Amino acid sequence: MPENVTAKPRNSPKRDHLLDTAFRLFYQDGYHAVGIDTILAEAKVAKMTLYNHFKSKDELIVAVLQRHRIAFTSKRDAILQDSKRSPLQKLDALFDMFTEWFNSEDFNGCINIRAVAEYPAPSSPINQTVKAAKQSTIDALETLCQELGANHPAELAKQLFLLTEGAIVHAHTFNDPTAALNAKTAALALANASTS
Amino acid sequence: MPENVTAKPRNSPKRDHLLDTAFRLFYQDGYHAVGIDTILAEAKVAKMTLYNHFKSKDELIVAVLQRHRIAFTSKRDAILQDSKRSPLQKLDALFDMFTEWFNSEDFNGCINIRAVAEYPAPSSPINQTVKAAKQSTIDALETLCQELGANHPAELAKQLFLLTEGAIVHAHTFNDPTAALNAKTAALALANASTS
DNA sequence: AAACAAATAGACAGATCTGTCTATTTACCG
DNA sequence: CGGTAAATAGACAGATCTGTCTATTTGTTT
Repeated sequence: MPENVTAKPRNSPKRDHLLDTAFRLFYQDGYHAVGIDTILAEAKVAKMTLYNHFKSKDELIVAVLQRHRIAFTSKRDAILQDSKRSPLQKLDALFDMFTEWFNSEDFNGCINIRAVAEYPAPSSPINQTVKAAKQSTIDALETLCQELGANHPAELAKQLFLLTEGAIVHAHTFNDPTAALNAKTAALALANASTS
Repeated sequence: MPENVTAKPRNSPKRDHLLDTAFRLFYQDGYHAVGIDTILAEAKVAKMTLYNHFKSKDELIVAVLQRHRIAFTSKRDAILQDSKRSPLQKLDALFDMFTEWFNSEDFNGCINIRAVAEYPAPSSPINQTVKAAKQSTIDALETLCQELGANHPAELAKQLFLLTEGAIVHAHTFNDPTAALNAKTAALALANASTS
């Protein structure tokens, strides 16, 4: 018996290219604002190719978010799991990463936050994908707060998360990259108060 | 010469009802996701009535946001301009207001943040309306921080704003009203550290 | 070369979108 | 009552949306 006869390849150049293009357009203009046809025209790919790889637009969006999560987690963990850095240095470097991001030319807020804004129904697979990604960041922050020796690591982690989420939203709204610096200052103060 | 022959009434029951209905639907499902026809059907109003009061859907959205800003500002200032409260009590009450909001049945995030998510272009009137509303909150926070006697009121105000924005986004993403409490704890710690 | 899978162009359906227009009815007001 | 403005229903245009289908071409592998 032949294996995987009907299975669609999880890795394929066309699929990757579609995800790249879809990410760029969704991130630039939003999910509802960008139609399938626009993505296909920009990627120079036939419609049936897209629908062979993804069952629907919603599934494409989920795949875009999952792909972005992998890339972001990788950058984040390169900082948080760097044994050459002290916990405090990790915290510092983390917010520097945000500064760099906010200053990047195509920064346009958080693709996950914006996905929740457009798909607020908790039952939506898109919404659920976002929640999983965000929870992963909260968990990583809690680990860091434990390394910091915080009195209440989970509570401090959540506070730090509120600061990062707020910084992203503020930087996006006002095109103000310095929000990362403000958040860092606040984060260090909270961390300091929490390890006394 | 008769006055205001062609001018449209700024206050009218139909207009108000349209704004109420539009707000509810936009807030529930998002701006692109809700069509004009849906609003009209829900409000039981004819299409030409809407287009007599608003030139376009975008203008309707702007009017919805402006209307919401008035209501929110009113609630906010009832706390911040209450002479019976100390500055610290005002800060406390402010975050309690968020707790109450997050716990309300139809809480679905911030209509302004979600507007930026869907209309990220800075040139968009919708985007500009959001920025004006958010700036108003930052200014109000700065006044409060001055009352608190903060060493750097503007900086503390921005940090508090990051906390509130983050709390709103977090509460929305995870349907977790306790984000307001976490934000309050952090805010009090920052305010305390900033007034030493 | 033969066989098979992947990708293509393009038509198509059916729904939905914003915005316009007309003709009629309602409601208020002097 | 008469006049005027507001609101109505509903058709309509023109564009756009997601998703399906077919017939053809491309590309790779044996």
